[in-house]
Amino acid sequence: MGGSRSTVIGRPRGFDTDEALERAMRVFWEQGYEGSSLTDLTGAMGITKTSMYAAFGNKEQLFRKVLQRYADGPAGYFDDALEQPTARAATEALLRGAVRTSTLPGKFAGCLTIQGALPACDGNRPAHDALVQFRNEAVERLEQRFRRAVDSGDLPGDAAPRRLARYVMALAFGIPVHAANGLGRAELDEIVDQVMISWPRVS
Amino acid sequence: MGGSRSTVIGRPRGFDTDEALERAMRVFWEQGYEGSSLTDLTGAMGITKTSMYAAFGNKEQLFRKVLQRYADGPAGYFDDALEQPTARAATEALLRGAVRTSTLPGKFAGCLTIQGALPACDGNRPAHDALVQFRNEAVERLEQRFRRAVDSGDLPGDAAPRRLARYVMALAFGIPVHAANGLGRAELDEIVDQVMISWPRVS
DNA sequence: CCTGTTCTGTACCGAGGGGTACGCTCGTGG
DNA sequence: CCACGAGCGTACCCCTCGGTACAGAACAGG
Repeated sequence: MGGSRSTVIGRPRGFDTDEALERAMRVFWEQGYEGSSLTDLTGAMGITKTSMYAAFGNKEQLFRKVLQRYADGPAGYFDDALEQPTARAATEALLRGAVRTSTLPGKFAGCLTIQGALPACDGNRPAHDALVQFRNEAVERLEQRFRRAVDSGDLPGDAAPRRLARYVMALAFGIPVHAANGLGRAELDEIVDQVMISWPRVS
Repeated sequence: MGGSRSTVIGRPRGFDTDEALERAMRVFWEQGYEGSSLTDLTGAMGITKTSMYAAFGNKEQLFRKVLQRYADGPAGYFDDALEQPTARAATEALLRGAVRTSTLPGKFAGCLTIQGALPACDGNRPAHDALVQFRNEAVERLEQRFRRAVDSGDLPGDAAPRRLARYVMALAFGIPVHAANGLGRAELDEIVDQVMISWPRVS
């Protein structure tokens, strides 16, 4: 089983799927799921609709693959942040990562997971649900990180990990909205400064 | 001048524009600008497309009127909050208002000004721009409220009103996203508790 | 060369989008 | 009671949507 056939049969693919996914990600990022038509997507990807369907399935599955790529790429700061030695450092890394990703050059203001499909209407229910799950998993992972911090004495014993995680994630959700409003990296970093000033101390 | 002609000529309107706007607001709220088709809207309003165009202009103008109604109604907590005696009370009232409006009964989770049209694509540029302006005005008004608080000694002299306003508004933007993720009123209020614990004190 | 297999390009599908033309209905004023 | 003027309903406009059928093009193996 699973013996990968090294010999490829049939006509070889005429484009790089990774590059195509990258371009699709940018379109979804800028315009959201509903706002991105297949014409927009395939135009940016440099392929035809037929090739896109053969390679990725359909628009919804393309979006899921883009979301996975987003998690591994632009949103990779999240995993890195959780590995910081202290809860405080994790929070700061998370928020500064959100700032950086929300203010990449080239009119990508905001965050794919926020503006991808916030409202739930008929056409985008799958994309919407996928993003809800994505965001909720992030909250939960941060909560577990804080729980460990409480156990290890890194956070005060009376700190509520779940509440704290939701608080931090509320900021992580709000920062991309500020970015969509036009705020730049320096201004958003000031918000993070403000957050860190009031971060709960151990003693 | 402007003696309003009390005598109305022509066939009278067969529906209540206020009621129709209210219903349109709910549709836009749930489904966003792009996700709300004219069929959805007029269906909920109980009128035909023709009546809607005659009464409100077109979809974009309808959205603007809905946005105005939203500001006067569900988002009215914002004006009330700014009139609170202290910056602290204003912040708490603002955030608790955001929580309440984001968790109204009947699957209206979230905030019209956030999920109405976050990404900017071809079709919804006007709605998107209107919401950007709406949100930025809110930030600015809160900043001015905080500036007054610093002048009057209500906030510490070293507090940065603009930074503080952006910080609070980041939370006000993030809370509706949490609501869209499924969090309830009690859970969101806990986030506000967390914010208020660390609010800067005068001395 | 031919066969098998996969990708590509064109041309097309039904459905639904926002928006409108036009005749009908309902009220007022003469 | 009749003309007027505005709201209403139907039926339709063109366009774009996501998705597909089908024939041709490019590779491997024989």
